[in-house]
Amino acid sequence: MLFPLASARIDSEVRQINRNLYQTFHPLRRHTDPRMSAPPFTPDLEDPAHPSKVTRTWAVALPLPVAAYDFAAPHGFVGPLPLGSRVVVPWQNGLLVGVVMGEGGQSAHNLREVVAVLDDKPWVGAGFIAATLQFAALSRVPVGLILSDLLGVGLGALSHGRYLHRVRAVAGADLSLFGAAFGSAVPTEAWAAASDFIAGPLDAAREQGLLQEEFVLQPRQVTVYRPKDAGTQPLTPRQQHAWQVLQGAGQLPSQSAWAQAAQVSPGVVAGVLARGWAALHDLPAPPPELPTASLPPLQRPDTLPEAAVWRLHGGRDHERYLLLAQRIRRRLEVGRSVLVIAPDAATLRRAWEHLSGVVGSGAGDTQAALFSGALSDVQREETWARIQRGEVRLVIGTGLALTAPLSDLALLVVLEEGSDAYKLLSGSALFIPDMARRMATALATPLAYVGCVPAVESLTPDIAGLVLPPPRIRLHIVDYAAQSHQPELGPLSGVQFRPDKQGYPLSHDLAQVLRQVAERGRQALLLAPRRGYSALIRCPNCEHTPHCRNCDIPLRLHQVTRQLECHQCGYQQGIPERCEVCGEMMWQARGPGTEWIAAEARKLLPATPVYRFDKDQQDDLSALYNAAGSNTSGVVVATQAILSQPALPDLALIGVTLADTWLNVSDFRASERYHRLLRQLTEWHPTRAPLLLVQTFQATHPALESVAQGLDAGVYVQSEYQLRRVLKYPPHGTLAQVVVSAREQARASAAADDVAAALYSAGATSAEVLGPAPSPVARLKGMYPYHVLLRTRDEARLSELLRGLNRSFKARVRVDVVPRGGL
DNA sequence: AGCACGCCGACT
DNA sequence: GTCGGCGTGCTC
Repeated sequence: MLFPLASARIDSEVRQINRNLYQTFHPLRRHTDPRMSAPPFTPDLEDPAHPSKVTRTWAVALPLPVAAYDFAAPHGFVGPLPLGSRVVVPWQNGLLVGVVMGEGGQSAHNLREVVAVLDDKPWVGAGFIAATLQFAALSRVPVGLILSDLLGVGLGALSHGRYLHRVRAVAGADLSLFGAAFGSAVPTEAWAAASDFIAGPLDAAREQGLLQEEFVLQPRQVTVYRPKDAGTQPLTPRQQHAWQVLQGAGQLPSQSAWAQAAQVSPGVVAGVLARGWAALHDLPAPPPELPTASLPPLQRPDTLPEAAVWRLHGGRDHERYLLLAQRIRRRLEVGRSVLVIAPDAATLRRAWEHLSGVVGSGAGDTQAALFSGALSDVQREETWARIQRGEVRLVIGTGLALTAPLSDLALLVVLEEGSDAYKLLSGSALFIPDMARRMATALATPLAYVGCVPAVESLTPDIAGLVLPPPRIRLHIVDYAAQSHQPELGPLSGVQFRPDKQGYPLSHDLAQVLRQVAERGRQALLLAPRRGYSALIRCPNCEHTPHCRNCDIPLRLHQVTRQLECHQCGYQQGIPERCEVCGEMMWQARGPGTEWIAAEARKLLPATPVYRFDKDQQDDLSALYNAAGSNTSGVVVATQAILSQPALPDLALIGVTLADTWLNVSDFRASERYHRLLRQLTEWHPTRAPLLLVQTFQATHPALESVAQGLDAGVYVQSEYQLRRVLKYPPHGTLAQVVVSAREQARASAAADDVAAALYSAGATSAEVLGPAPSPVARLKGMYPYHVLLRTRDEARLSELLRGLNRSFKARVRVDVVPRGGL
């Protein structure tokens, strides 16, 4: 869909002015010639039918790390502001696709005109636009960066031939004046493909208003080979056979497929074509296959809270989804839309299984759509088009789905709202639930948090809450701190390692249970803290662990190189001869990765297959998955990555080899994260309650105790909520991390002081500004980062203080207003 | 992000 | 004398 600019009519007098201007200023020098900084021609014309249209300006976000830029509405554009629609705009001698984010400002800037409007309905939801503008204003993250991080489809509309872009000269305009610049191909008054012309002069003509352009969406096509009844030359016997195969199939997608079907060489097929007995045909491509919805969930009464923001946690996931499905159904039944956001592929898959059938039973015209980056481009585009046309009213997806142009949104569901997977690692450093919250507020749409464990931030009194009773739990704790020494050598011969207190990584209890699991033909999961072989070393005498000299993190042991290495900055050193604190001459190895634990498990159970599953090595687990009920034993040694896989069917044991890894992190969310992990382990298997065996030096940690005592998932989180009140951590305050970095340390340090001073002069108190301090990673990619932490009572106050940073510093200043990790 | 301009080392 | 390193700045 497009709005042709055919109404652009420029009378001969104006064209004459332009001709004069062309002769004065060479069009190709436009961007570099300072004389061209003044507008060469401003079409100050009134279209008699639609007065004042040319003065309208639109703010357009582009998929670049820049703010939204203002553009003039297309010449002769009729109608209201196309908020959320994609537009084609001129950008640096070329064209870009952007999204209309709102009215433009009062800029006196020499605005270019929007070239074309691609959509007659929004491509991006209004709530997302509002949330983006709000977040960008607070965080100073460029709007375009947010857009390119979250809009997963449609901004590449100018590539891949999706649109036919045609141009022609405005009636009466003679573009041959550009002759030299255009070369031999000069646009005339006849439509022609834009690709026929050189981009630079084309943009100059565009800027002068002498070009009409249109973008026509091309139907997707596939080419197939079809037989012809007669050719130009007779066929050989083999060719005859190939032709008959094609005749029988009707059509085939490629020569190779055809050759394969006929069991002849490709040359035979080519011969049939050469003799004119078959030809290529372009056909409209069938719509891509999209994920099919599951069966409708059971119908139950809707017992969930009716509130602006509510939460549902605990229990097992099918219980939560069953309750949630009732609410979603009620909203869809009255013709409204629902958006469900998941943090990762595993949660998304479960949500789709349990919720996508909600619309299957009732009105046939409404369908659920799954949306994530895992879809192909074609699938994503098809899904988006369906949402845009209103054929889809339930969208279940990752954070990318926040941009979906659902109209009349009645409910926004954020699944597992505390998941770290929601924190984007890309430039915008967004936290998806934060955007969802802003969207829901902007649209006045109810917001729901649903998951295994509530985030501490979800426990504020204004959020109506429901926590289901926990599933049955069988828990056994191995308390390393209380155990006596156990003579067992670590695997690192050559360096002196004192054996760990109780057998490590497999304690006696764990070893015993593992043997039982193997004997009974069941399956076990051993959770390792890290992948590979990476271990920490620790002085058995004083507990000292060598740390990186640049960073505030422990060095990791590398088996192959026999070196200690910093996993943040790459610093390496040999294993020290003695403890630098107490002089002890032996080390213990702790916190090994999957590699070591797998080796130990094989030693223990030589007859049982041991698999590894982590980012480095993902063994094929299908033997275990296909083995339900067949006594196929196996041990999987894995990192947390395993939780994104379906549970092992005959799972009898989950061993957490060293729980402390999740606690020894300098992050105020560490224990919340640890608690969440324990709860996720207890509900990994959808129906069974495998024994959860936790090895730890902190056997009385309250998170672990709350699980052991069978308390529901909300209890421990509630205690964290109270603890955070003291330190004014979220949700009792708002945090923001300002990262100041520069190439030279002195400059970074000075700029960080400067930033802190700017915050103080913006009114900050010493209780609100923490730092500046060198980042835990002393040097990162040749830059020295410094951190200034802001802790304010609320977001309005944060915004007020951050305004003090609206000037330039002699270093890069980045603000993360939803910091996660590393605090 | 690109892509330009701009100011200091090794080459036809 | 030029080619070229990537540092800083702009894009409506």
